[in-house]
Amino acid sequence: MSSYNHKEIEAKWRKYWEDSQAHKVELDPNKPKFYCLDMFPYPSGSGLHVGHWRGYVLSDVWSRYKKLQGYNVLHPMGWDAFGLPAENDAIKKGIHPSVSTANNIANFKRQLHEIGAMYDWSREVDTTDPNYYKWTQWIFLQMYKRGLAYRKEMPINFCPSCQTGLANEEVVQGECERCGTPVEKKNLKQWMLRITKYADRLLEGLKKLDWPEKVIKMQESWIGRSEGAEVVFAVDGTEYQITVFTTRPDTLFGATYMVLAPEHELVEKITTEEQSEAVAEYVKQAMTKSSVERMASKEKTGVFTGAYGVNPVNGSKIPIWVSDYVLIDYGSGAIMAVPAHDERDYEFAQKFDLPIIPVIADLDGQVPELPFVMDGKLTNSDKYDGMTSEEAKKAITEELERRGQGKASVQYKMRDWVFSRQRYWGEPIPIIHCPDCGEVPVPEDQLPVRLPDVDNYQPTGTGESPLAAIEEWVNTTCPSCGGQAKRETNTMPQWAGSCWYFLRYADPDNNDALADPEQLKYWLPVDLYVGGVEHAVLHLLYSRFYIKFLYDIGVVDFDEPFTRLFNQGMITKDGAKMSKSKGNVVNPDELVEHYGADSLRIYELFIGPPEVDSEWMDNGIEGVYRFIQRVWNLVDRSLKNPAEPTQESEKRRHKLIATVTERIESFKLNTAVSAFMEYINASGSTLDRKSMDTLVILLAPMAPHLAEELWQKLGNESSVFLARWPEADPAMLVADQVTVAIQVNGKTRGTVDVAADASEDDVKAAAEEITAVKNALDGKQVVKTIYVPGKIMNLVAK
RNA sequence: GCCGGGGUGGCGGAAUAGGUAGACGCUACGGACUUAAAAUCCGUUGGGCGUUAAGCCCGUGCGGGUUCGAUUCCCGCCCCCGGCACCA
Repeated sequence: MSSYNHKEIEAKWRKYWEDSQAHKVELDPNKPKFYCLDMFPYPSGSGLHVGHWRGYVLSDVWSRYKKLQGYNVLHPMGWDAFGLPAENDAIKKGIHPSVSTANNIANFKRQLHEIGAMYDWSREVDTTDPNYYKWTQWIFLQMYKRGLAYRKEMPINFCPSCQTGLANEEVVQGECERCGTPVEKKNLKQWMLRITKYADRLLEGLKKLDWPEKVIKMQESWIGRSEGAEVVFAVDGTEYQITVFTTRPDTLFGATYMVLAPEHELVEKITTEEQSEAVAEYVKQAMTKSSVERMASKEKTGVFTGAYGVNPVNGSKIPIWVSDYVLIDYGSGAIMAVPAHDERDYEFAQKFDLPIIPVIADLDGQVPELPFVMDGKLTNSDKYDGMTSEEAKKAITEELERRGQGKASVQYKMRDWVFSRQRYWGEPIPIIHCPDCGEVPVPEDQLPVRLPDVDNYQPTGTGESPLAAIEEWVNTTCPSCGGQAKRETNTMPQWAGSCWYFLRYADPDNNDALADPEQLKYWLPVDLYVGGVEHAVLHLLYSRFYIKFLYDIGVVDFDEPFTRLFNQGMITKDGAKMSKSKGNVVNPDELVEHYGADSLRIYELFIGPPEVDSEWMDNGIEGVYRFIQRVWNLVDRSLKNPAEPTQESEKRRHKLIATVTERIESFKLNTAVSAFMEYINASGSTLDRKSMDTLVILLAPMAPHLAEELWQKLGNESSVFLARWPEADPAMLVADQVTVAIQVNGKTRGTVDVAADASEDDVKAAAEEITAVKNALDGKQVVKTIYVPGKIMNLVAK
């Protein structure tokens, strides 16, 4: 018997795939396409661990499965290679980021080859390649031309460790998403992208996506749409007006004071002389607090400005306060406070002894315990008394609108995207600053604006990038007037390159466009996108925004990039995420060496439900390795002495087809593996020819090397992936013999094996022969019999 | 605090239009083969009672409920994980 030698077999087929260019795909109008994409990795110095493998195996199983179903499958891979680690490494070791990036890519590529995935490497994409980032810059210019990219000076989140500004999406609980350092507010002139203009469409588009509910919820809450009204309050005795946003215009009669954010421009203007010292002091303190400190203390603080606002509906004068519980960058940075019906306002009013007037009662007209934050019926609200909240919101907003003192309004939590970084290793922003012409976009025929070499990568921390020090690069001529001008020295964030890379795979070498429209039309959008959940509101939101923009300018003909999304779970070791620093990294290289890639592939699937985190067990792969050997030995044995197919073996074969297909389709890949194991356990010592063929094809997506080898042993000359995925005959899936569980008063007492069409009486007769059933029925009368054909019979006895 | 997801043997996990709880694998134990070991193969493996066997009791985080029957549905709790967090 020839024994299973994974090293020889896997090397042989990997070479075959390469030599025959088996994984190279081309546009083929006669074939349906399937675009299966992995989130491309950042090529770090530490290489891949078994956790990375999980998603890559999953997507490859699907790619190969779809290929066997006759699809033209695009399954590419590339590198998200701009980013801070390479740059920080350069600072430490003086190695140019392009050099370390190239080294890391080579190592990653070697490791990815081990997986045996059907990547089409001819389509490899690298975000740091000038031929690629030329188009990243091009997209930026298109946005700039349409007013979606703009420069603004404002306080932004700044990471003192990374020495760069951050997008709101990159701040997690007041800390830098990347390094965990508490972020500071820093006033910087920043490039921004007007993603808020797309807020409604980004929200709307979520509805048609086949994505995990969790990710959709996260994006929805990130966008944070609220409907309400703007209400204009006059400041008593002045010409100033304060506009507030509220989702509860129905509570307007209960507004007993107002609050301005400390940064609000009117604070200084309306504060009375007596209060000016206290207000100035409070504002100063609030401004110096870091966002972490501001979040940490929930204790309400604030100061009275001395000014009063006039409630537009009843003319009542209410005090205007300053407090940092009102945020400058949401709504208008000012609120009307309704302490009776808002928890925060209630707390503030209690602390500063401000009046609390209930204006919403429950539906029985009772005023419940305050603060009562639900909808109800209006009270103490003049002519609106008795209306429901819903009716009153509408009516009051309409009245305000008639009188020019307000209007319906929608607000979003999402802010515009802070897009510039004060670092070296990123795409230069293609803008030139001219003393006469101002901001001038670099003409498209001069793209890419290449990243120059620098001697010193050290970030300046001043809001300028290391590029600012390279005079021969910074100093240039104005494309508009030809005079002396300077280049923009900020670079783009890492997300810029990953927002559109999946388009480039369709046509990676194009020099005239980011990709040929025909290619885009054929391959895009992505049918299945596999990656970790950590990008739920970063990459996945930004990409959707980019695609909607590219749709608007006619570059693509679809407006959602990823039709279906699958988030694979993490693989943990000793209960924790694998990381170099914890020393709990499981290296796939050694496992491949010892057990082979197919064993590791199947174990990655078998370890648990693919969407759930799973704990790595070193022994687990042993069982899978044994399984593969059993398959090998079974086929080997059967070839020498094939079995004759029987009714039973045919049923088993069809059931395997049905089960495996269904479990791949529903991503229950752990149970798809166990279906194979059960099949092998039930099959006896040899298989018939047809069963061997079926088994090998079904196994091919999971264990491609093994399947190719067995397929060849079965006498086939071409690759198993040119075979067709079998279909189960529904008629063969019906069992003719069934096991019926027998219960007495709901307790299972035994089982009977009967023909599938056995009558209830037959089953009952057989059931009453069981000793345990006799015992349980002893001295009792069967008063009712419940029979679910083929499943259970329950005898209810008294 | 709010919004998700989840608690099943020694372990990873199966099974939910309500119908034999623990598939499959790991571990452990016993056996076969071997001079021996490894590998392989066969058996046992939720807990308890029962010398064996037949059989009986308990058991899917906790407490109730609906039902002939609940891991699955409903109500009330506890714990763990993830997201958001003064967003008016």
